Amino acid sequence: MQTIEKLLESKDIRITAMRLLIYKFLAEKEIAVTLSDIENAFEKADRTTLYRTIKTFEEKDIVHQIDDGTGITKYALCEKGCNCDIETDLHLHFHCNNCNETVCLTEHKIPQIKVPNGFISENVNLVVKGICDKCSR
Amino acid sequence: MQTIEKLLESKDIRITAMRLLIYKFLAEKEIAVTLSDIENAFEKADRTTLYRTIKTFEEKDIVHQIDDGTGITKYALCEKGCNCDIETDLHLHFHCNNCNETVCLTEHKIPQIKVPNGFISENVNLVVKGICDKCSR
DNA sequence: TAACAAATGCACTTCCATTGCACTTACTAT
DNA sequence: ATAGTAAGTGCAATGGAAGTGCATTTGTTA
Ligand SMILES: [Mn+2]
Ligand SMILES: [Mn+2]
Ligand SMILES: [Zn+2]
Ligand SMILES: [Zn+2]
Repeated sequence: MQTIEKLLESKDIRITAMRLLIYKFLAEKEIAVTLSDIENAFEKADRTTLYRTIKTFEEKDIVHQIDDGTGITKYALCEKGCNCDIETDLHLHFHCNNCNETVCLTEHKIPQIKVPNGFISENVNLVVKGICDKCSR
Repeated sequence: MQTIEKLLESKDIRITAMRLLIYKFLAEKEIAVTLSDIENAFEKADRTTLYRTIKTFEEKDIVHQIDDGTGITKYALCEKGCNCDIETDLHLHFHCNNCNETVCLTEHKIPQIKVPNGFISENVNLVVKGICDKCSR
């Protein structure tokens, strides 16, 4: 059995053609994708199916959602050993103002953020905007 | 002449009744507000006017926009000496998961964030989510 | 193979953001 | 003060993304 199948099975997700394709699509991309991106890649499939597939992946911690400030939610595969289930997104995200792409900087963890007395920090969203490596050279 | 009038004038914004009212409304609030919040406060005014007023304020760096992850953009007055025009929002924002309110933590500047080689950081959006001081006691 | 549960597709809805255009108000120059 | 012009306001409509109800299809299990 393929590794993707194994992964889905281990998360109690039924293996369907659509899910395998979407998973592969996400795995090939190094950048975070929008629902529209997936839609464009699978024109034969219905938007709802893609939407619900992503939602299923999200619930099962296969992908995590990224709010990069563009107003359109993006998604990216979780890394091995990612614990999105416990705390949301310890790594930071980079959004390129030039090519409009967003990437996970999984190596770059979010530093401890101090909040005033009385405030309790539960999780943190950190998005750096600027020029990505592809656009800067 | 009142201070608000002076401020608007200094920013080359025409003084209108609506703008003064909206400015005062924002000044009274300690929390970031949505367009709907303003709408509810000024039921006689048209939504478009409120929308464009806020946009004008934003362009002239009187308010700054806040994306707290709720999907609804919020706005708050810029502090004196705020340089939103140069870089966006050096301070962090706190969103309460309990009361759903978002506040500017203007005293809490965003720490320097390291990005990988080739990436150029232009600005940073940092939102901390958790329980606010009002809700935690 | 029958029975059941989950996945998919279609249509529709909601919510917020944004725009075009007509009308009104405020400023400026005579 | 008045006319002319530019900016502000209100109404109506649009668009995009997210989400839902329900019928149909597909997959799993007995
Ligand atoms: Mn990520
Ligand atoms: Mn702020
Ligand atoms: Zn780029
Ligand atoms: Zn609170």
